[in-house]
Amino acid sequence: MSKDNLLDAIIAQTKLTKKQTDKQQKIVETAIKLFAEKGYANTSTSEIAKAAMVAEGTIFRHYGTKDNLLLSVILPFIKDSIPTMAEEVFSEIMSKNIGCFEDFLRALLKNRIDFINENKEIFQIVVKELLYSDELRKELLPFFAENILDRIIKVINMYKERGELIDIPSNTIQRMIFTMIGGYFVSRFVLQPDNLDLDEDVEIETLIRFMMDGLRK
Amino acid sequence: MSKDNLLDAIIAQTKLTKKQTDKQQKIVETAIKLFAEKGYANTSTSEIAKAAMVAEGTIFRHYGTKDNLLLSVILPFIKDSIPTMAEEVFSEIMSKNIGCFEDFLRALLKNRIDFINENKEIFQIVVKELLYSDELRKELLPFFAENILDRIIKVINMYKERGELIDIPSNTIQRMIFTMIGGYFVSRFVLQPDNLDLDEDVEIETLIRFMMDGLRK
DNA sequence: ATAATAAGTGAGTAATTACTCACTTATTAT
DNA sequence: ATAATAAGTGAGTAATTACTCACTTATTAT
Repeated sequence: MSKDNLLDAIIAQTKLTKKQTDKQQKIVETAIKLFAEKGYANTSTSEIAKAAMVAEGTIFRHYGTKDNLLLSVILPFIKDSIPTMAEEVFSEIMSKNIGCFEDFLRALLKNRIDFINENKEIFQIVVKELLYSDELRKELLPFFAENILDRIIKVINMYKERGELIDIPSNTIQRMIFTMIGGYFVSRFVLQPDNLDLDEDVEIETLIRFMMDGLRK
Repeated sequence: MSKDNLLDAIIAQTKLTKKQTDKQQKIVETAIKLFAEKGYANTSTSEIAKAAMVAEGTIFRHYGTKDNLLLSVILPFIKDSIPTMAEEVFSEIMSKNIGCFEDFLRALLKNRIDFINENKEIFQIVVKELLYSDELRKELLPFFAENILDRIIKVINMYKERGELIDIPSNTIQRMIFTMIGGYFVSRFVLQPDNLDLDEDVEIETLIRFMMDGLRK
């Protein structure tokens, strides 16, 4: 698709050559804020322009279409951060101190929570639009799968060989973990983003305990 | 709020006195279909009117506003089905054959899957709009909590007394279960609704196994 | 210093939006 | 059968939408 090329171009321009104008930066910042708050479909370009203190034309000069602005917000986040984090998490966690599976889960969870905390709004946008637009779903889910799933499966296999994990298909284990962690993230960061009274460490330990040993006494 | 009264009125009119016109029925059917497919914000009233083969004015005659049409679709589903199902599930499952906690989970899951299968599109609408509109969130989540959570907690307490469940706070157990089941439902019915190759019974048993005993060997 | 290019502007545009209203047609109560 | 009420219509409306374009201002290369 030429779409992808365009987007890769955008990413290249946006991230690598960081020749972002002040106004461009302001536009993206504002778009992120408003998209996260009210959703893409409910945010007009004139609104963004006003809030970013920029002429509406400027938005279109740089991003061409509103769709493109959304993608310029989402894709650098995804295509940059996911492979990077994959590298980071797995090399750091796996090579240095190879603890038990619990430790792996703990490190993974902490790492991802920190990451989302730093990118809360974009995470909210991605989750919302992932449900809304199946185009986005069709582009992101496979990308996600390619970059992450294989690695997770390998880790799971390793721990299985060590005899730490239950003997069911690895991709089943991986699905359970994703459903649980994904559900937790959506609930925490999207459904109730202003819930202050939670002890993060306790939450993490509870999740890990549940994933490792379940509810049976 | 007067809003609530209006809505209760709508529900009363829509469900109890089922004096729904053919055209009204067609409007609601079409709205459900389109909202589920493209989301509320991306579906125009003129589109609905055209697809339902009805004058646009007819929609507004009956529902007043587009917002109201959405609520007329969602709320009867929620406010009717949730208390009903609560009754149904708990009385049926709990009184008749009081099996182990696994059996309870199994019955609950099966019951809810059947229910969502019968109301797939509305479920999709609710999930999407729950993320998009925090008004809806603020109205539905508490309602949900009131009707369901207490009951679940009671059941959990019962099984705890029987010594079947781990000794952590009941609402923690309940949150884990909800996150897992919710995550599963969203993944299955919203993210990949056309995934055909899945053996439902296997899936259910895997979920239960995971929730009961976790991943540890 | 000058020319070339890129960034920025804002009035303008066609299309679409949710919603109204005067009117017609169907249904119900008498 | 008739009057009263409800259902249905569709042209019309003000507001908003994403986007354009001729033009001005700033930045970069020479």
